[in-house]
Amino acid sequence: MEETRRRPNARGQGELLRDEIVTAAVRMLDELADDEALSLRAVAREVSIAATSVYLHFPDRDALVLAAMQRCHEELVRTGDEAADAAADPAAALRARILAQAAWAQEHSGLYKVLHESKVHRRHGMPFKEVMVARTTEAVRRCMEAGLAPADDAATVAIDLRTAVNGMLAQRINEPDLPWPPAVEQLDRFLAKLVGLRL
Amino acid sequence: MEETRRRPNARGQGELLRDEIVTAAVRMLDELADDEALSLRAVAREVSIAATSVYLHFPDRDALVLAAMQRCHEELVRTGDEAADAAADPAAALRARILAQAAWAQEHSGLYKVLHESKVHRRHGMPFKEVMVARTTEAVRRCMEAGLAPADDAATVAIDLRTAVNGMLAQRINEPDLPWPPAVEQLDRFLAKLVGLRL
DNA sequence: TGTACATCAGTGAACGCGCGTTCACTGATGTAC
DNA sequence: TGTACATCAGTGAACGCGCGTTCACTGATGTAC
Repeated sequence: MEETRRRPNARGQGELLRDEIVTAAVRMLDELADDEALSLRAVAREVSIAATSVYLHFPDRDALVLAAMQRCHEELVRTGDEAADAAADPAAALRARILAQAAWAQEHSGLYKVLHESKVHRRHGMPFKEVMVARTTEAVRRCMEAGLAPADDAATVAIDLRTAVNGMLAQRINEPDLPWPPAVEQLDRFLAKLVGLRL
Repeated sequence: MEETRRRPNARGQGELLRDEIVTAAVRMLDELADDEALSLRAVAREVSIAATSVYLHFPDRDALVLAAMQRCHEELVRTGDEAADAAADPAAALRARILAQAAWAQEHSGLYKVLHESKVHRRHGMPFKEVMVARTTEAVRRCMEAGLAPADDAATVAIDLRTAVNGMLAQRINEPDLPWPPAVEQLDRFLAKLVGLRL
């Protein structure tokens, strides 16, 4: 442990540290898989700054956690969007979106857990999460409009689909030792049975 | 706060305290909705004993948490069994079992969360949980055998159903402020679409 | 060109807290002789 | 019947730890005159 004093960022570049802090928090949350377990002091150690320096950018621990979650969420949405954009038709786009999100969740299981299960929700809302719901609903609606899925209430179908998909991801993350069936096949069954996609 | 010394249980009745401790732990876990947040000292305070007295019955904090989870799980299974036993046919039994478990989860949301999402899993297995899986699979199989659901692999169908149901309960518990559709209707859609029950 | 000063980025010591666990102990009750 | 002793149920003080947050501070860099 080198106890050297950090060389301050150049004037006007103070925000660089904010980014480093959020990046470290995201990495640690992925490992911890629990927002309550993330300590401000541990993040500061990771970035090699004094614990008090975190307060230069965040009013308290919760604000730091929220900033980390928000960054994750944006990445998760972007991952889904990119996959959907590359697909040929609405059904392929919906499937690609779901598969991409599932892959992200399995890759960053700790973050997925924090994003969906953490109790920061109880203290502050996480309004940015509604984007995900809207995207899925829109994707389902497009399938119906293109005649690729039986006409139905898109919002309800989307909720059922998201519910099942979340359940699947959560179970696999929370009880990784159980003998789960192949993920893609299970997702395809949900798409077929819940949305009515012909795969 | 009366600081009176507890009158010891009669000789041979030391196990009574164990029961009190587990009961308090269960109650507190339901409120906390997080096993990591349960402190041995807080449980001791709740029971009005010295923190050290917990060690008369449990080797460490984790053992206490596990004992609490086990008791919950038994209650959850029993709730499902009783509901299923009162039903007229296998389809009604499966539906009654699912509805009863969902009701229990909504009534004891903190415990449900701990049971499914806690990280005690990571440290110790919770073998007693396999009972739930077996019960659901058996219930699905009976529906198929009675011709009340299309013949299929009962284990796979049961996993899909449990996945969706868990997802539904988890979402509602974790994000109670979102506008969820009526629970029973959503469960019935899962039973109809995933199992093939005619309701 | 020199210098006083404001500003910015970051530090270090200290606070009070609750935690899990350990240790040696207490005090009532039953039992062997 | 009396008494020494073992056993059982539970206690209290102490340990070292990491935590979030507060406070007054440092030291380099740019800027006004």
